[in-house]
Amino acid sequence: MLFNPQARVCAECGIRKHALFGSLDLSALDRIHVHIASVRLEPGQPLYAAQISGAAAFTVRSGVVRLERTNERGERRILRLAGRGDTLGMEAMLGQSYAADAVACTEVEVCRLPRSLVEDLTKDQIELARDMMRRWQRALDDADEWLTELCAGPARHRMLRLLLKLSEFADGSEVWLPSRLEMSAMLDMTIETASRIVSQLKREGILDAPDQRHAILHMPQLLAALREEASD
Amino acid sequence: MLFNPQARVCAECGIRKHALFGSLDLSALDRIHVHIASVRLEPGQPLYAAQISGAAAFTVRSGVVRLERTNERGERRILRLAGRGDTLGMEAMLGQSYAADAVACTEVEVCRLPRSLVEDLTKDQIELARDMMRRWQRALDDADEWLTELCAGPARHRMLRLLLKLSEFADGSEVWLPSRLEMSAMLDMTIETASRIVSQLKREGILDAPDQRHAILHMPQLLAALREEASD
DNA sequence: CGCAGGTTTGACGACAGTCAAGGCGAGTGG
DNA sequence: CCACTCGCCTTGACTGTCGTCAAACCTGCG
Repeated sequence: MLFNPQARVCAECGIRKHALFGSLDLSALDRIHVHIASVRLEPGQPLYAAQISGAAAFTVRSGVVRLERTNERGERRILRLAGRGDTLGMEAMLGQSYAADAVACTEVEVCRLPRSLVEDLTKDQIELARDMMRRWQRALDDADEWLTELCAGPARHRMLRLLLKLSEFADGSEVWLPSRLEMSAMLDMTIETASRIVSQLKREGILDAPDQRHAILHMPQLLAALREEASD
Repeated sequence: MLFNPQARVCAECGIRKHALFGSLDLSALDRIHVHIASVRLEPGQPLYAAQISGAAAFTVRSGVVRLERTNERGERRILRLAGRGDTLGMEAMLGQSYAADAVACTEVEVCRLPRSLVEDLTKDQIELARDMMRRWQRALDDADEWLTELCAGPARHRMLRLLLKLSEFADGSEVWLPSRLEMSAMLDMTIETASRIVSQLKREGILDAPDQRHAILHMPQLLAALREEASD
């Protein structure tokens, strides 16, 4: 049935139901996936850069990608994180340049979705347009949530919310733990404050760090700590 | 040519080029606008509420609308502002409930775009789908900008950025000045801090307030103040 | 071994939150 | 007309959180 090798890979992809072309049938998939490429990134590698006029969007198959911007004062600010099933750089589909830098936080696998593909498809495949709209709305929801949860309140509270969010991206029992520098950019605090809070949370038994880049979250304690704050 | 009275109003609308159906020709407009209603709101009136399963999106024709959320601790946080030409509540087009509260800040005129309309249209009007995608991307860009500009750095800096943003929404020389409570929700600070900073900026001649709800911004001084901070 | 990069910890100070009092304007009722 | 209240804004004094500066530490690596 499926002649294109990449189409076969995609058909077996664990996240296809959640990915951009999840609404298409297999034969359509076969035609489409001629153009789709799988990309692999090491931690720290850029996926794309702000201002660049890109020709593709990307769907994350595994790992965590951060979206970040540099403001006029040269300070980097992490806007949000994207994980499995999230789509990045959709502005490219509109012929716009990327609005932010996208950088791999962990080992990352993404599917590259060239702009031309969508341009051709939208002519007859209306379901795809709908799918893309759902993705846009999702990204916007994420942005709103990030703003309310990770930008407001005292430093400790923002850190607890971040840990909660990181647990959403976890494969197994260990979550990816950002560097203190990355945390500080996500939560608008200094690396010293981030370090102090993480140390404190370790002492409180909310979190263990087997190594520098991973953590084991003790969810009951974490949730209890968040509830405790809310009651104050 | 145009039989529908609302279509005539729309054809003459100053922002039609920038509005959702700007890409359609006049005869298409005539068919469409049977369903479109103009809505007028007073300051403080809600346009829609979070969690409600809405049946329409809205395009702002005049005035300023704020999007806000209440977190689990009962604190309201303003996510962003929308002005002329911006579109709100597009999640309704996907059959989702509204993700935030939308409340009029000033006198507001919006066009109501029922979900059914878009559902019918997307079948043959591919340009509309494209238009909607552009809008989604724009909303996402706004969210990113809000995050980088209004959530980071010292309180004074955030206030200056807010004033700059408010100037984008101005009709004439006067800008709408939010209440201190609203400012505090936008910038994640207390109303006391907001009040102190605004008073200070008045003393510095960056801003004059003829009345409580309006301000005259002295842009050269404002921009100078922002540059001054960047150099530190 | 020494170096570099990231992390942790401490001391100190400043910015912003908290608590409290007072002012101003609009609307209400005597 | 004045007294009164109410909501919102302003200002002050004090406190605490968090940023700044600095030193020490750990780990991997040449």
